[in-house]
Amino acid sequence: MTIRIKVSHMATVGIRTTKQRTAVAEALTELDDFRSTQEIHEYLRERGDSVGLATVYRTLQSLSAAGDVDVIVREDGESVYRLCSEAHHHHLVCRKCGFTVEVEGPAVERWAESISTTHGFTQVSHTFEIFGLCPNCS
Amino acid sequence: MTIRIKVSHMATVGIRTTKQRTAVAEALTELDDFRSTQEIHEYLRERGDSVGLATVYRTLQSLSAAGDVDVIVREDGESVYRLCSEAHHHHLVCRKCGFTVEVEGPAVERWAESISTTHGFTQVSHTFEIFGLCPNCS
DNA sequence: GACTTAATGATAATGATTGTCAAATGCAAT
DNA sequence: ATTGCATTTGACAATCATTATCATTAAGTC
Repeated sequence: MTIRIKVSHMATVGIRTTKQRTAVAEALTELDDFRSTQEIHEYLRERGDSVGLATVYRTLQSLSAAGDVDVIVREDGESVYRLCSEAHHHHLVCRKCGFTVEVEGPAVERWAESISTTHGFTQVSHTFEIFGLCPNCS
Repeated sequence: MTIRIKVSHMATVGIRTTKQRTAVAEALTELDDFRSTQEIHEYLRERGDSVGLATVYRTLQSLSAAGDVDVIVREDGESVYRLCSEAHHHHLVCRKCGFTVEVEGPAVERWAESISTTHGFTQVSHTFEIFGLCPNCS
């Protein structure tokens, strides 16, 4: 028997719904590809729902902590965010335009899991992303 | 028939051997785990072979471009370097102390390759790293 | 040794991210 | 609705890694 706790809902305790957070969430639904915090901030500004940069940072962080958005650390060290579907998965991301293909690899998950436990590691997380140039940008 | 070109040797054309580059290379052989540029710079300073920070950055970059060192972009966006063995592989890295286990996953490589070509991506590179706490740091 | 050119290093500049804190606001209870 | 209060916001400063600049130094070649 397994007990499951929805962490994203736990995190919601004491968390308020503000127009800024709503705006960030909306931006994420409207933007399809992975975007940086600054891009999302700029997008909101152009859209008329200007939100402070620090707030966008904070909101994206809490959303990712809650598991509601995916984060990828690009090769240059910058973090980019995207709304995620429920399942765990990885990405094929265009270095130039950000176009993203979602990919799944259950075998990779299992492999990462077994490797970690074999070596006695705890609190593990793994990253597996493929970067390249999409057909349009090639 | 396949033609192989050692890129690392091509890159060596017009490249000079300086005491700074030698020092960085030595530091890498002495340090076993993944280290940041700043850590390597500090290590050299304490060791007596002080090398300018900018030079350490440049040297690590060119070494990684030549494929002589491995780079991992940590979850916080900072790049860490380590001398690499010849084969392509991935890592299980301790978030706290940097202890690293080298792992190989030919299946993962092939999978990344096929996914990329299926979607028409070019100039692909992939990252697959596992972060966690090693037995000692747990 | 002289020359040419790449490399170095001190420092400034950049750029993303985080910290600060007074002012604004969501929300629950009245 | 209004009050009370803790959370959130936002403008700005601060931090931190990385990159650019550029005058000076030093490899490697003749």
